[in-house]
Amino acid sequence: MKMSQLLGERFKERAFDIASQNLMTRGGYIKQVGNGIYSLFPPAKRIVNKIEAILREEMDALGGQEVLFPVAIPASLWELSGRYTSVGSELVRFSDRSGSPMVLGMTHEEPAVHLAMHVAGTYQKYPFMIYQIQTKFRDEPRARGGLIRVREFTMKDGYSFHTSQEDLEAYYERCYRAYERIFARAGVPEVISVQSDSGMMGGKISHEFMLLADIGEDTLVLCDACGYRANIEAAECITSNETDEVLDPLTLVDTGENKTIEEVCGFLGTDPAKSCKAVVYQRNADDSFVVVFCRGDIDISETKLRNYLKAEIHPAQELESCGLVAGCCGPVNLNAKADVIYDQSLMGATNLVCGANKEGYHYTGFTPSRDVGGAVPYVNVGQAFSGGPCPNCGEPALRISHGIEVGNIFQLGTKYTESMDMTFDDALGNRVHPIMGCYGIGVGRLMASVCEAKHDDYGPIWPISIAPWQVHICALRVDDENVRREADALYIALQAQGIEVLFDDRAVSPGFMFSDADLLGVPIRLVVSPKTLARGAFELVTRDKRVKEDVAIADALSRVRELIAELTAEIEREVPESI
RNA sequence: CGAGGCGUAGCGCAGCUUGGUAGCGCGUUUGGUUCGGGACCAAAAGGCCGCAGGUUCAAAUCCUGUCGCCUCGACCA
Repeated sequence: MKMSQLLGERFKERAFDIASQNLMTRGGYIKQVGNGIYSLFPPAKRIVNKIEAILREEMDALGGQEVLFPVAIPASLWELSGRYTSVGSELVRFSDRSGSPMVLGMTHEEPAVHLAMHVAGTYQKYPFMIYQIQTKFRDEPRARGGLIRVREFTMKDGYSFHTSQEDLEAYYERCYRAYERIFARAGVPEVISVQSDSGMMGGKISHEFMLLADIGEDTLVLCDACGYRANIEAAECITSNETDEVLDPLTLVDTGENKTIEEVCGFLGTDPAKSCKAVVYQRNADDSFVVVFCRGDIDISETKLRNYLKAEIHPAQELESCGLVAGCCGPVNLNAKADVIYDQSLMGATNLVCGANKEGYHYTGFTPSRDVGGAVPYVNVGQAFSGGPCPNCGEPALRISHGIEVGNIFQLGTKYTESMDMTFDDALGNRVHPIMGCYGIGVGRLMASVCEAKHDDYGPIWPISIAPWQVHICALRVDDENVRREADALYIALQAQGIEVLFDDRAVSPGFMFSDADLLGVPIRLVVSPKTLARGAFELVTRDKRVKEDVAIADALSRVRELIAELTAEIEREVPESI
């Protein structure tokens, strides 16, 4: 490819805070078409192609069979699984010309089951995995960060079908390893897996693959003591309370204008951990209220609460209509039209401060086991916290971090095969539902994540395995006859070796040319100029600045091949064996 | 969905308060001089001032509506 022909412009102006969005916009990789909707310029499309090639190789190595599901899907298919109504407005619903309801595919469990259900009626076909690389549309409430979070995106999604849970688990392990291989091959071996909440995908065991990054939208808890890693949505919140010897009597105190836990505890000189706070939610479906009581220093995990209630919820907009007193909600003398939930963080706690359900008043000396009528049904809806105990090893060593979710794997179970009634005959002639797993990777998000992880102030530093080109020739002074001749010859010779070359043949100043080269992030750069030719050489530099040397013109081809092999081997060394 | 902000040349922006010839920088085109980290000179092209109404002799500017985009929050497979 010659730069003089390459479509796309590079800009100097810095436009965005997120590195990948900034560099990929400035570098002429992506162009926004609408909110969360992007077109890709050739450099980005080339990277995507290489990522997809890795995905295909790894999926095929798992015995996967590539298929293609539709983007526009009759709603009836989603009605079968029950998700037509259970999924919110992220699912785009529309009607075709005849008025039939349709959806845009946001994930493809339904078409996968639909495809397989009548061609896998015998156990002898199992296990099998089908996958596709295709467009998804999710009408996110808020797209952001360039390709990090978009509404339309390309995803590799695979679906495996098994005759037993054991078989699924064995295959899941192989997929897990394949995912580690994929991220390592894409140049980001630092991607880690974390235990995750299955959300509305259904199923039990699931992992998310995360690139740790401050801009990541997922919050993770990591244990430095035992290596436990989980999405905070899935991490159990461990708390313990020391029971005081002497139980104070429940005492009404005037707390004036103090409302928040900080204010009330500050006013009374109490540790927030010795208080009981109320968090109020409403169910989306009917606006009915749910009051959660928890220890004052603990946050509520909306995800856990949602899972417990099996209902979509949102923070309460107002409290009056259910009879709660804002700022003074408490479990004692509570007279409200709301469901009440006690978080585990209150178990065993004594002598707490809590709201008195009376404007301007709180209680001290609240002890749940004594003051709440009947046995308190504790549930675990608290959020793990920095420095808190690890759910795995118990060490108080939890660390909070952020990550970009670049992939996930789920053990789905029979949620979809049951609801859509997919069955097979087992060896005994029994008709049973196959057990499913599903496996996703966002292609564009992975590209942006690599950029996020591998860049400097001047542009991306693409790993050679996914770089848009392997070699970038910068011909300074193409008006110079010798430069022109040698650069042309080099371009042709490299291509003849099957090497992917970008040739900057433009008559622009050196600074301009190098800046563009930095933004394109090609791993190996060859500079051809009157100066290098006077030395009978080209200058060879790597984008990561580790190599900067002269190569004799005659040696250029072999040296470039050698360097490509070295850079490739470096990546391969990080790739674990498949299982 | 809640709060705030912005739509003016390909990109980045000024002008709007106080209505009166549409501007600046970058980029583009042409010619010339330059040439190892975003060069310089000269000339030129390029805009229904998001869209629709309204007020006015006159609207980029004031009013109403609408659409789009951005940021924060809510939400998230």
